[in-house]
Amino acid sequence: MTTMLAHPTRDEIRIASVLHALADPVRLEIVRALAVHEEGISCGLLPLGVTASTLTHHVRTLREAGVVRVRPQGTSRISSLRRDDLDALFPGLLDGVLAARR
Amino acid sequence: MTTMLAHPTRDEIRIASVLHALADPVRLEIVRALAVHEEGISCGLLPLGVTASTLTHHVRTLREAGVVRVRPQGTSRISSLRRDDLDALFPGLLDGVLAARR
DNA sequence: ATCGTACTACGACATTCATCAAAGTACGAC
DNA sequence: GTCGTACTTTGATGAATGTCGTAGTACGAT
Repeated sequence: MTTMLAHPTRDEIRIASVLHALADPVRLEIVRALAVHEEGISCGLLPLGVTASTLTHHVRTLREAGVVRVRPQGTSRISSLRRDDLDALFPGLLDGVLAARR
Repeated sequence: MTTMLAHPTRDEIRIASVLHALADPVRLEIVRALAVHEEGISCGLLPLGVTASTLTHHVRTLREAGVVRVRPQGTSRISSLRRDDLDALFPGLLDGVLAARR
């Protein structure tokens, strides 16, 4: 757990990376959950049906793309949506994705 | 060239498929070009730097995801953005993607 | 210090996928 | 019909990726 937790700055976020990060069912589910919990949550609590190591991979993908921000808290990692950055860069994108009924 | 050119109906379009279709640099470029040409264009004319068979693959991916509509015209295929359907299903998504500066 | 919990790192594996080349099909022009 | 153009199909290939298990690290509680 020694890792740095690097996050891209706002101007480093690329639309292609964001779209790729969102284009996975598990990650989409994570994003949907984070959209409901503004304050952020530990993704390990979500009923996603994948192992812990797979979840780590997905959260890292979202973090490195600039979709979520992750902060350590005790033995947990609290993830939250970078809504402000995403809305500023790609206005409407996140709302459009979240509006999807399926 | 006997192919059916099947398109998903609006209610068959899935957000995961759309995001996957958009999450490729070449396909993003196609979508950007189509956004400028409301009437539709032959994608073969775009300077995309890929072979014809690769282009066929990308246009099919976009078509099957419901992002573009393709109609035969002579020996060409005219592609156009399904903006109405996408805006209805995922309001803001397309505009957000197109607003991206990089 | 020991234990349990939460997460990460490293491999391994199977699948998906972007890409191309070669051969084939459809259409228009001549 | 013949030719050329535009696109598709098939097969191959290498890279990326989602998944897991195992082992390891960090932190809190006892």
